[in-house]
Amino acid sequence: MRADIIAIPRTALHEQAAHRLRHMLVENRILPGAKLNERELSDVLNVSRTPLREAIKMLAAEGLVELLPNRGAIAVQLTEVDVLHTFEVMAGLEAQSGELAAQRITDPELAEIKAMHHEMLAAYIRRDLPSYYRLNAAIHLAINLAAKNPVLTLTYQQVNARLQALRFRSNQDGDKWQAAVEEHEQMIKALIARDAAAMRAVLTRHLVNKRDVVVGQLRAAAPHAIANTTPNVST
Amino acid sequence: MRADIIAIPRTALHEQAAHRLRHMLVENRILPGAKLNERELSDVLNVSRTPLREAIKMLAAEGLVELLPNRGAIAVQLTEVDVLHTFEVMAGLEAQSGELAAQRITDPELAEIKAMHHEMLAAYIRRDLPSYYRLNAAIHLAINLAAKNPVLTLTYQQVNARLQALRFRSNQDGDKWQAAVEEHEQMIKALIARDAAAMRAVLTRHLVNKRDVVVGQLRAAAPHAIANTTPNVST
DNA sequence: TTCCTATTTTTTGCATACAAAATTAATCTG
DNA sequence: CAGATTAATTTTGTATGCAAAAAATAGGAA
Repeated sequence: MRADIIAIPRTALHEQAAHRLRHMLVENRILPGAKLNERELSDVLNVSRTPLREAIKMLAAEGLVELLPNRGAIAVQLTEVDVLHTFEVMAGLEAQSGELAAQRITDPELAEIKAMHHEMLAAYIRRDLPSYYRLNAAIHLAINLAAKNPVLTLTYQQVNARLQALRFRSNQDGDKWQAAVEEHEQMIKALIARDAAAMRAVLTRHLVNKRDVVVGQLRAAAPHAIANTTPNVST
Repeated sequence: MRADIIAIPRTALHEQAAHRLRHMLVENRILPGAKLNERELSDVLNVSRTPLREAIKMLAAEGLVELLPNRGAIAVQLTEVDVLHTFEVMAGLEAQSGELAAQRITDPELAEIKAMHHEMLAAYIRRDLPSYYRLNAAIHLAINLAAKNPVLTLTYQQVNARLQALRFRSNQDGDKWQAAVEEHEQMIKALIARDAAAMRAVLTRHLVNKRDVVVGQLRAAAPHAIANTTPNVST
């Protein structure tokens, strides 16, 4: 007999499918607007259509896919207006995270954020964009976690997930990038000072700039595709 | 031949099921912690288990039910700590709604909110709690809508839905109730003045008080049942 | 050709069937 | 009788089958 602590209850197929699908969407392995063919996906994920459909319904509730009646699901394709609205909400959530983090962060948590900040600076100097993005996201998540509110974390992650898909890996504008790094410096200072108001202020500013960068890149990528929210009405 | 504008494409069964289930949960027709028996529910809702399960998965993603591996789903039962965390997030969302509403509200929108406010005052004077609750919720939603951000509205509604189930219909404390009404008065004034900072301030205060009322009633209802987040471990 | 219509094919949505797990009932043992 | 063990029952999780809707294709008229 061996340790019968927990018998590795292999996760349910719908959970697996949801997890992998989420990853595919966030990592752009499924492009925005692309149709989610059930037979095809159930083939790729090695599950039958039943748990796959359950997974798709979950992702729809999370806002990662859109359900079209009798026509299945497509990966969400945010319009510029959608992106602006989403960033506005993210700004509010980040500002609150920062505010609460300033009040609740522990010294070890702060130390870890400082360490990640320096790693991020290194990536910035090397113009190592993937590392920069990764560390940047990790720092923002760490601040959110320091707020010690699981509901805030969940809400943050759900809203953020919708933006992940349009994170461009392309080269960022020099000035804007430098501004972002400077804002991060200010965040660290505000955290050290436990200055909640300063955290709210800098994160609000930071998100506005982030929004401008993303919208700018969106416009550069698809200059004339502005409004495609209107559902197509057949005769 | 008749008008073939749109042939009333009767909503899909999983949509219907989700809608009705959501209603049952929010209106406490299914009590917190209660098990969702699939066969039973599919009988009540007149759908087979397949669309019902899809609906349950959606509600799980919305945070209204909790999925227990191999044991189905239960209606979420928020602990006191959960409630505190949820109210903290709601406070942030309401504050942002108010802030944006002050900047974006139109005169007709404001007029409608004033009208509802007076209706609410009437309900308050009559101690008509159901009407008061209904109008109160309508006013908060109207403020949110005046912010003109669909993502904020969706996020707000999803987080709020989890709190709906524990809205007590019982008599509210007199002083706290009066304070809430006074805060509503201040909200109206701030909206008229288009004072975003004042809106943020009053809504933040308002949500703290609302939280205290709800937590107070929670404690009165279940004085000793504080922590029930720990899953029951059988021998 | 281009546009429209009819037919085929594919795909979605739902119900059912079956296996595995959990729950309940029954039986046995001390 | 209590407690544990085993058997029966229920319930969940998944796969499959079938009908309806949508998409694709083919055919025909202008």
